[in-house]
This record gives sequence, structure tokens and C-alpha cells, in this order.
Amino acid sequence: MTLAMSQPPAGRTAPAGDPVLNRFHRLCDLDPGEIEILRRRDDVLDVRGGASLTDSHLPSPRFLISGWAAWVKLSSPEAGQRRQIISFYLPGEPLAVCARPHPLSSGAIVALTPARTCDARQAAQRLTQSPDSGLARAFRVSACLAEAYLVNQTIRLGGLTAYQRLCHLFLEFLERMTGAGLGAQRSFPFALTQEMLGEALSLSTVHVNRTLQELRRDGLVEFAGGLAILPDPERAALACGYQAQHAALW
Amino acid sequence: MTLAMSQPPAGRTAPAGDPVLNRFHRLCDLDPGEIEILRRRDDVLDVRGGASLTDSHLPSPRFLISGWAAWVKLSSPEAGQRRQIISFYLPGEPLAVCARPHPLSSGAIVALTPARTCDARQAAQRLTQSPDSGLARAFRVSACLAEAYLVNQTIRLGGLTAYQRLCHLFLEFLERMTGAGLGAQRSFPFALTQEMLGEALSLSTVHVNRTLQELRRDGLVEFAGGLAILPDPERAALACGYQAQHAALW
DNA sequence: CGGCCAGTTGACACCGTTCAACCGCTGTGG
DNA sequence: CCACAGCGGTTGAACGGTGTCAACTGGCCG
Repeated sequence: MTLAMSQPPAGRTAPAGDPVLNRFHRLCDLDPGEIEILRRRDDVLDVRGGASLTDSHLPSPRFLISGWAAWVKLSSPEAGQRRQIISFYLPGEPLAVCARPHPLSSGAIVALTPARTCDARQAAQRLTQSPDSGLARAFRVSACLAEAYLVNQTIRLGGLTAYQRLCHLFLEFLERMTGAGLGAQRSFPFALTQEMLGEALSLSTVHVNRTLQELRRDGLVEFAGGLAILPDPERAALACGYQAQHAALW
Repeated sequence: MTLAMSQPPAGRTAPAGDPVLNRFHRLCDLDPGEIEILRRRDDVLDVRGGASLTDSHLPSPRFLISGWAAWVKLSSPEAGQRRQIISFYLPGEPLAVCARPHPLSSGAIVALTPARTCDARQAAQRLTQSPDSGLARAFRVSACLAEAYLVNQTIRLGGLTAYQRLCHLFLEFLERMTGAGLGAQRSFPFALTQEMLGEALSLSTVHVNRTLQELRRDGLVEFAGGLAILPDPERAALACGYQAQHAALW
């Protein structure tokens, strides 16, 4: 993690170490006033890993400043009562900004690691008040990315083997973390358990474990010092058919 | 189908038999001018089953007037070159209205049955020109539903058995068809092949076949005269944990 | 009549699950 | 300081849902 944060996001005057600002500034150009809005830290809230974010402050729009969260659902048949991760939220990403009327049809947003959030209402406000501003456009692109990640999840579950699913997911994590200025070209801070990976990829913990060993053996994914490392992202992308979302030209 | 179309959508003056108008009018109240916009049929286009809709007129926004379509992707590993259905488009639903900059990151929209579409630009225009109008709100709710259906797909692939997946999908089809004024309380016109169901649910055609037999044996799904029939939707919902999207209060 | 497509059936293989045990680390309390 | 508990990770063995291969049926259409 220290390694990641010590190298500035290459260009821009954006203050390093702020994933929210880094992320939005890369999506669209922002004027100084908008940058100031994104740097505000109103109503900062820290939660333990495992805590629910929907109970506390959501569904008002908030930024995830640090830590990882996920939208989870519990499978209704009382058989097993398995928990399913629908989508992840990574540092720098907005929570529940969907400019839509409904408050997450079902399920909850849960912190997977210790996490910190802050209010995003002032930033989200610009969506309606000045829809053509850079910040508003950045929000819309962000929502578009969120949908693309949801499609990625469908592709993983529907079209890939366990080996490919894990590879695909780590490539997406790498893309999203570097997009927030966290992590380096081939690594990023990572603290999820194998059980959580299984809940997202619909695999048993045991099989996640065995498959991660295969990925390590093949030199596609490593773990060291709280980092996940993808030594050869291109070869990994080839192994699972991953397509970077940046390809879409905004 | 005739049965379905002969019963008006309960109240309203909406002319029966128009799935586009039926669907949007149920999502939000529309004024006479907006109803007139939705009844317009500009640039009507008929395509054969199997034809691509992205090649011809998309990505300009269009309505699917009749027939079924799907967003498909081809799995990149040349092994098998399996086709995966990411999401379905049912009669009355908009195609590619996502008020977003990108043109469907990858893949194509394909007609699964013979289908007819028409231009929706004039209707979509109101999203930006009068964001508070009923029609604009209906579009946003529609987009929200589309996302909910995408989540449904994730739930099916990640959390359900083959038996439950099919059950879940047919319940969603029933909900969406009745929402467009097509189909009755427990049935709707249906013309997909078992192969297409397999492509959507990530199941082999053989296994779709066997599982459908189980569903028939258990009295959950039947097929007759071009209709799919769910004799006991409540029991079916119990069998797979299906949650209707109407529950979310708009 | 012949071909094609969707549906159907049987036998077998495999990927991933389940159950169970064990390891190593960390935090905590006696 | 050590004992213990708890959690995440690891390993082995057996089971089972689903895929694959192959063959056959029946209806539609040229």
C-alpha cells in the first residue's frame, strides 16, 4: 500500500492519495470549484469490516474513501442461507448515487474491510443543477462503469471457469484500483478473504483456494505484503478474455 | 396472445395492444401529448429472427414493438466460441436508451425471434428537454428496471440451480410481459428455443431440456399454443426465491 | 420425398461441492 | 509467559450436478 501511494498519479496537480478526486478527475476534466467539492470531507464515518452501510447513513449518496465494500444478497431458500456478492465498491467509488428513485431493491451494502465514507450530496447535486458540468458528466460515466462491472460479473458467472473467473476478477480490481490512483501498474492493495472471493464468484472456499494455487503456479497472480500482484496482466487477460473498460471511448 | 390483448390494462384510456404505451403508462402517469409521442411509429423496421439490430439502426434509441431480442456476447476463448445472452429485450421495452456516451461496450443486440422496432428519439429527447415530465420519469424508471433485471441475471447465475434458474427466468418474463399488457395473469406468448434459454442461463441445451421436464412434472411451467404458462406463480416464486420488481416503490 | 431444426433420451466424464481434518498466525486472558 | 480460542488458509477423499457425445424422433418446408 505504501508503495502504491508514494507514487503520484502521473500528471495533473491532483493531490496524491485522494482516490475520490483521482478517480473523477480521470473520468472527466473538472474545474477548480468541482475539485474543491470533491476534496470536501463532510460527515466522515468509519466502520468495522463486516458492518452494514445501509443501516447507518445510506441511501444518501456517499463516497467510499478507503476500504472495500460490497452489495450483498442472501439467497432466500433457507437451505444454506448462502451470501452472494452482487457487486464490489472500491475506494474512490460512489455508493448508491444511482439518480434513481429506489433504494437498492433488496440486500445491503456491507463493508468487507474496515472502511471510511463521507457525504457526497453536494457533489451529486450537480447532476441535476448543472447537468453539463464536468462533474456531472463524470458521475454519469461512473454510473456507466458500474453497469459495465455488473456485466463483467454476469460474464464471469455465466461464461468462465473457476480459473478464468478469478483471473478476470483480479484484472477488474487492478483496473479499478489504478483508476483511483491506488496501486501500481501490476499490483494493488488487497485484503479480501478467499471466502469473500467465493461469495462473489459462486465458488466454494475450498475451490477458490485450489484455483488460486493454480494461478500462482502459472505466474498470473501473487500475494505479498498486503498486495495482489499480477506479474503479466496481458497474459492474464488472454487467459480469461478480459476486456478493459477504458476501451469504450468517452 | 389474443386472450392477453383482449383485456385492457385495467383502467386508463390506453389503447390496448400497444406494448410500448402500455408499459410506459404503467410506470408513470403520462399527459396526452406524451401518449401521442409514444403512439408514433416513425421509421418502423422489421427484422428476421437471428438478425442483428446493432448493425442496422442502433445505437439511436428505438422501441421494440414486437418480438424478442437480446444483448449477446461471444466468449473470446476460441474454445467453443459459446454465445452468451447478457440480457433480454421484450416487446414494449426500449433498446439502447442508456443516456450514456458509450455504444454498448461490446457485443451486439440480436433479434431472437422475428421483431419490429421503431424510432424512439422524440420520446428519449424529453429526458433532457423536460427532465421532470412523466415520460422522462418513466424512462428513468425503465432504466432502473433494466438494471434490476441485470441483477436478477447475476442472482440466477451465481446463486441458483438449473431448476431454480429456469423457474426464476420464467417468472421474470411473466412480470415483464404483463407489465407491457401482453400475456395474462399466468401466461404469456413465448417462442424462444431451449438453446436460447441455455445461452442465457449458462446451461447446455440437453440440461435445459431435462430440467424443463422436471418443471412440467412439478406443475410449475407448461407450454401450449405458443404460450408459456405458469399455473402457480406463487409456488414457483417460492421454489426459486423470486422477488417481483414492483415491490420497489416508485 | 428429403433435409433441417428443435426437442428428446442415454451413457459417461468432469468440474466443483461437501465434509472433515489440520496448520499457522494473532489476540487474549490466566 | 504460556495456553487457548478463533480465523483464514490448506489438504484429502468422496459425492453430485452439469456438460459432452451420440443417436433418435417429429414436425415443417422446399
